[in-house]
Amino acid sequence: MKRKAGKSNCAINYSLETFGDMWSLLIIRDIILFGKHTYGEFLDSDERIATNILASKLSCLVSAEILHKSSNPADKRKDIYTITEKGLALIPMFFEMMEWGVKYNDLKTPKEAVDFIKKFKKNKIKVAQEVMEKVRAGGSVFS
Amino acid sequence: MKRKAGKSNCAINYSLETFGDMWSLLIIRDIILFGKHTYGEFLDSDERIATNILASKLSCLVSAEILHKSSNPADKRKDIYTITEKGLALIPMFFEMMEWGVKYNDLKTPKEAVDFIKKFKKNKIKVAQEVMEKVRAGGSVFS
DNA sequence: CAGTATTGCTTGTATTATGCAAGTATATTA
DNA sequence: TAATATACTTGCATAATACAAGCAATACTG
Repeated sequence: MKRKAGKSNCAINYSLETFGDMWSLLIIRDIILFGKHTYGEFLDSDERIATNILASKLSCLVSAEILHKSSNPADKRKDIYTITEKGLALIPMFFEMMEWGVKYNDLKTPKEAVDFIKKFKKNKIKVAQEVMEKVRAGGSVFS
Repeated sequence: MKRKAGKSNCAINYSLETFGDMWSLLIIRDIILFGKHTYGEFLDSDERIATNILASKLSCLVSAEILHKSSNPADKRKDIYTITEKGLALIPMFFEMMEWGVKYNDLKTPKEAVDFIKKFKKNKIKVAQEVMEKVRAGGSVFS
């Protein structure tokens, strides 16, 4: 899709222009659910993103200030990608998307994800805030 | 993006493979927010979707059972697209996406959308259910 | 009821994005 | 210091999207 931003002033359109493609959201998933934060970890997902696409998407997400890139003193090859507050603000939407996916993809979805969504549904605001805290502190949903 | 489904069993991946592209969600927006339901109405949005892409996306959404297509006795040219229960179940996610977009696109977003999201934030479950009812009954958020 | 306009597409072609394989630069380890 | 690991980039094939034009069916108009 032609990504020249500014097709309209619609809030949905803005969201879609910012993160509305498959790979961006899968990268965000890897951070929120699995606590990944290096290029190599993102590359190693079930969906098998191509190396050039990953580099391109990471760069876009950093430009959009959804991710932040910082160097890693312990290993200068492995730069660290962390999620910003703007990125963390996606969590409620992200879990709603997950809830929908679980509902209509029920049989195939891993049990841990189904269980997490059950918990989410009981108190969405609380669970979302807890996860935000956890991710801010360097953790993730499944870790 | 190569749309051959089944890259993984992840619920997020399933969601993205089903509706995770710009145009699908803008069509869903047009139905939920503006009560559009014909090809010509979808074509007439600010974002200017191409005719072939619109036809293709409508067909995908019908296949995915998010939309339902029915003929219109009053004008046999204008078939009617309505949203299914599976599509209506996207509403909570949709409003969360809108909330995020409003937050970070604040100045540009139309006032009516900003106001609606304010209302949504006060009681998300209630507003989502009310809108579902309204859309089921043939209405929309801004109508 | 014949001609014209409207509507919902399809088709053809150009452009852009994605996918894949290979290569490269820098940092770390043995 | 040689080998390995990591994070990319590059080149090329394929797929998706964009744009313009055309077409068939239906509806409206004189």
